[in-house]
Amino acid sequence: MADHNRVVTNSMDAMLFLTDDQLLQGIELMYFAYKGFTSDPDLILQNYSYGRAHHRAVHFINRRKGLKVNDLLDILGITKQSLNRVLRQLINDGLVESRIGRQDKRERNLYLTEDGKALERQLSDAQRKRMRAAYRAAGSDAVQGFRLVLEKIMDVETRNRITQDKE
Amino acid sequence: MADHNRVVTNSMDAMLFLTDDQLLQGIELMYFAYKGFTSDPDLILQNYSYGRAHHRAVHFINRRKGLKVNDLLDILGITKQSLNRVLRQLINDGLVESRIGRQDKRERNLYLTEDGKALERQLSDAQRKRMRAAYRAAGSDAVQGFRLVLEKIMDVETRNRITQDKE
DNA sequence: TTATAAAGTCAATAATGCTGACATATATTA
DNA sequence: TAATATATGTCAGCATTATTGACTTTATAA
Repeated sequence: MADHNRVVTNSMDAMLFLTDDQLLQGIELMYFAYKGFTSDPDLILQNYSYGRAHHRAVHFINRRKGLKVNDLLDILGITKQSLNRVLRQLINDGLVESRIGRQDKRERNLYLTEDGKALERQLSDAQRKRMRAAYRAAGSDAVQGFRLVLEKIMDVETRNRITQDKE
Repeated sequence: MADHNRVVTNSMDAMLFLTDDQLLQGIELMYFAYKGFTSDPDLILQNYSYGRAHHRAVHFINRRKGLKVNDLLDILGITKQSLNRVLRQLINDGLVESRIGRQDKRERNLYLTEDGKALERQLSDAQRKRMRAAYRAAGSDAVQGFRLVLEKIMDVETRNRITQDKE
């Protein structure tokens, strides 16, 4: 790639003349894609009388094993009263285990039980299957663009929290 | 770009070896991006004691002027009882006008009033601003990929309905 | 004329969010 | 040690948005 190509590309990017209509199309795409994105887990959750809130809790407890209740609250951005209802169900149903913190005994570290892991796998298998199919159909360049735009759409604070965790 | 590079790229695409972890990262990106995506309109809607359901109705009535109630139900994928409550409020508040169909008088064609258009503009300005910033930051190639992947994530029926409408 | 279709409505229920008020256990600080 | 702050959990009440089921009104189609 020669330098003059870069210049042209960059100025195109800088301009990125987007009509309101094109932006609205992108907005609708987000709406419809998110709807599809959640539809497979939603069906599975019905069999357990659970909702999306349970899915989120299970997902993040799996992803960040042993995380504290407060960490989960920060991630989800909801009140502890909202989370508690969901978390209590998951604990009572034996899907989540809440262990007293080792250094600070006020804290609770959350883990999935075997049953919890099984549900998580069932949910994420369905969601991954859709994502994998979409990625394959779109190609790896598209996937890179997809991820980049999504990162830019997020709140900056969210992005910082997420990317910082990767380190 | 030489030809042998293309071949390598394409075979990479065909394989697209994605670990479960990479897919889960994409899933989280969708979750956090959608959260940011809805956050600006949500704030505005609070001032009107409206929710996301009102936003969606206003959005699609604006985008497909004169659409029938049944069309809107199909797009939103909710029951008429759910839509009716929201629609009734919007009509009573003078944001939406419901005109009797010209050929078929059972049908109602929906339009935004001036007040409705004003709210729509306020909401979509906020949302477009975020999208525009994200697009600019990511660049036009990324935007193309973003749109392509989102299309593939949608349900096929949804995608067909949306793309068919573009013709 | 009868059946179907589009729209609207009422009632009951559920999931998920909110605020406010409090309780308990533990840690930290004065 | 005593007072304060923190982490978690809980109760009660409320709002939004979704559901199902039953029913009505109006208009079109068979």
